[in-house]
Amino acid sequence: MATIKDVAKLAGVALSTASYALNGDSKVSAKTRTKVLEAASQLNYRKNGFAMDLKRSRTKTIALILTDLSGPYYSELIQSIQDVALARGYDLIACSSMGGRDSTAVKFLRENRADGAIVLAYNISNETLQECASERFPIVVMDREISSNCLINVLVDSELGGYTATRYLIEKGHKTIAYISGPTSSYDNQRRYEGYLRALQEAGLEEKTKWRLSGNFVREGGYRATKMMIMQGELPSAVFYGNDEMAIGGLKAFEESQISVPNHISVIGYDDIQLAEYVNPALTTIRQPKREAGSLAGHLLFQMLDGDEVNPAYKLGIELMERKSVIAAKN
Amino acid sequence: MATIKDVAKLAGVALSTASYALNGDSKVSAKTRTKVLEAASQLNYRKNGFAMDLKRSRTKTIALILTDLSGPYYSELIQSIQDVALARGYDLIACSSMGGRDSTAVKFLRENRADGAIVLAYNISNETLQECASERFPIVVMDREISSNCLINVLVDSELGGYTATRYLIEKGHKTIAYISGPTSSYDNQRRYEGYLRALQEAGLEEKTKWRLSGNFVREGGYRATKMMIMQGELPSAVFYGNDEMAIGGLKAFEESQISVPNHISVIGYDDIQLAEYVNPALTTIRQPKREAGSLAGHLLFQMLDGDEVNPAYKLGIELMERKSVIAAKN
DNA sequence: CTGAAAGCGCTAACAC
DNA sequence: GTGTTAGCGCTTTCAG
Repeated sequence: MATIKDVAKLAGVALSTASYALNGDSKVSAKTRTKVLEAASQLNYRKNGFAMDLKRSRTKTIALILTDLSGPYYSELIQSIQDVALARGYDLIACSSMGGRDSTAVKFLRENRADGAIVLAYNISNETLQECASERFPIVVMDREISSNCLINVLVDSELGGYTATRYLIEKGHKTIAYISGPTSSYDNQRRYEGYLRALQEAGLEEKTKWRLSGNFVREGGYRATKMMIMQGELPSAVFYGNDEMAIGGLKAFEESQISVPNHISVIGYDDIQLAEYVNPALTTIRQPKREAGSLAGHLLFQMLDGDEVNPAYKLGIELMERKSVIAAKN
Repeated sequence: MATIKDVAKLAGVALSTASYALNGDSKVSAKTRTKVLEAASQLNYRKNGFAMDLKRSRTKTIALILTDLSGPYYSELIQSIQDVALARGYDLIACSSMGGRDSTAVKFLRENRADGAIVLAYNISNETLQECASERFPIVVMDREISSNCLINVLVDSELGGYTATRYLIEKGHKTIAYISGPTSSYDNQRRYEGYLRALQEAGLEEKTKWRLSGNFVREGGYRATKMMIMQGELPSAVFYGNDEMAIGGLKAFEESQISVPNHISVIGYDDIQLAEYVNPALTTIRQPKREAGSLAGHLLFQMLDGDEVNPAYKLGIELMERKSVIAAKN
């Protein structure tokens, strides 16, 4: 591998001159510059980015840490973060937290490979996060409530979302409402469930444990949970799925059992993913302001990077998307 | 920022001892190790990953370069690449090629920030790719036909796909078939179009330029192109959209104009994205083997990294997904 | 403008 | 086991 030293030698100039020429510094003559550039291309020289970062000791990169690189649901959010980063001349790189202890994510968090991070990965522990956040490495966390020095939260009010969804069902006259849950380790799931409980309680309704099933936030899980509910015999009049994916799985299960949504049973989801308005019936759901959340997270990270004071936590609202999967209960 | 030097000093040991202790080398005594670890945590020491990479001169990382980090359509593909990387103990990091000349992607390509790359980003030029590929940095390209030393292709046979889609329409009796095109700079779009042309020609049908519109591979573009086609007055009996996104936009346009798909006009898409089976009518489309392609790309990259000989190009087949958006032409 | 030289933080011989 | 030391490849003073 050719180094800048080789380039300098071949071009017959000093090391520093080569460096200047390669970086387009104005103080090197055009002639010298060409000579250097030529030497470089002749040697197939490639700059070593790490050496540069090491020297400059800042990376102009922010890391976006996701549970799973392939999760398609955060597209708007990523987009908006990316816009902010780009506008500030920073790179955004995404890494997965799969692989636990020695995942790429943890490497980025622990080893100063970026100037800051935005985290949306429930499998990264609070401790790791708190340990890694510092003035030199601010972190914005979007999937839990936790704060610490240089560690702030941007989240969507999931409790309110859960409450709103359930409340809506209740207002439509539903009295028996199931909750299909995500992983209990998920902060969002937990809060949605709390909101559900609050709405129930407020209306003097009781939660029936047989109507709290777990679907792990995935479509297949929603499908299976729903199947199970159907097999139990008695059906609630409405079901609140912890996210749209599970709701879509549920819709399929109902269809297979010839239970019509919304005529026999009402269904509400959570997230408002793209698919939601296309499924049949179009899914009534709670919309999260993903764009706003992403944008806010990006801006806040840069503010911290600039050394500005920022509030430790931000909470965004939600919106009910009324579509076709819920109708008034027939009492 | 505390360095390993500070840690060593505080622990009262030599630099190297600290390094060994921190890296869990067996030749350091348990007592010394604890001492070092304590010092480290006391100083809130964070290893500098770049310095390490610089020293070790390999990153155990492969870069996945995408046009747009937020594109939701490659989820299966990313997943399968990630599986392969993880199994080999490598990190996978995704970076966007947005931002052109000095995008993160180009930095990764040019600056040895990873051991190899998988590229799926039509806005990265062939030259850049050819220039960057080398024994020390193999590249697998998935969205164009280009080969070079240590640069191989994995692609899906788009020409065949375009042909198959069009041929299917023709067999259903359609004689006037529009093509809604993606960006002309896209290799895939180009090949799909060629396949379309070949099928037409084979059947002795002619392409009408007024029925070749551009939708830029995005939903909104498909919508607009379709609107335009409708305004032109005369409608073809079927339309082949260069991808599903555009087809979905088209479906919306037809619906707004009360043109029923498939009764008035047949529609076929390309990609078989998740949404495809949920839209109304369910979209007939060409399915790409994304999982297989991703997995293959990953394996090939590692083979190159291992110094094995590999073929310069691989082409995968496609599959027609018959759903509800195409019916036989009423002649 | 150019060149010599001092590190950035870390690892890994090598000697003790 | 532990300590000394020589760089990895680059940028950037500082003197010419």
